[in-house]
Amino acid sequence: MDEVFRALADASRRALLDRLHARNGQTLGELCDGLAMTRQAVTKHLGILETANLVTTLRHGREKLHYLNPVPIHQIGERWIKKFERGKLTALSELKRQLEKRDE
Amino acid sequence: MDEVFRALADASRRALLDRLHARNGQTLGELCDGLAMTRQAVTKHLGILETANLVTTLRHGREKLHYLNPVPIHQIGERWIKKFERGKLTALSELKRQLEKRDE
DNA sequence: ATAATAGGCAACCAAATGGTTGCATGTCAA
DNA sequence: TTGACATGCAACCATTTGGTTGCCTATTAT
Repeated sequence: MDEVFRALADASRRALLDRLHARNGQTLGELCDGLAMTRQAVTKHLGILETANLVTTLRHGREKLHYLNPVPIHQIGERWIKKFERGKLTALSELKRQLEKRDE
Repeated sequence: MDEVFRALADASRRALLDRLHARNGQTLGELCDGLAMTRQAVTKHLGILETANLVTTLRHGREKLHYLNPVPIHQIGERWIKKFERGKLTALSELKRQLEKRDE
């Protein structure tokens, strides 16, 4: 879980996930196109996404195909974000009331 | 949005959010209790959470009260995670089919 | 066979990160 | 008013991070 959060912390990596979301199964070369980064930098980012299990790869001849794995993202939503949903409505409006309570 | 992802990347900071979720409105001192970290380290983490708008603070005399703001977390769920929900089911099972398609 | 293509590996670098220590300031209580 | 308590500020440090360059390997096409 920590590795997923870590992997998502970088905007370039989130952009790579976006690209794969738009078109799944792209090669390294395709994923590099138009990015202001060397191929090796992209390789590293994809490696981080891979160890976080957000991307799965498959060698196909000399090409490496990259596939988005949405499961960890979904899990963050289920196991983590939903925890904080409750109390969302009461949050900031309730804040002042709690403060005033403290003054008594 | 980037600042939120960045802030959530660190486990200590997520733990601080958990603590505030369990009991809102804690002071810096309270949030330090039991952590294997100096007060100053915690201060920095809270600062990062604050600039990401995940925590709101209020001075109350010599104390600084910390309140969880769940809104950015909710937004990540809405604006980001939901994008990747679609295609979740077709993901890995679909993967091989796409591959075989490529071979033709 | 050989050249072009797709990707891998490793060393290196600057900047950001997570943490520390030491000292200063503001506020409350005796 | 003086000491204790809660927090702030700044310098410093080691490690991680995001990126580079240079070279090597494997596969495909001519």
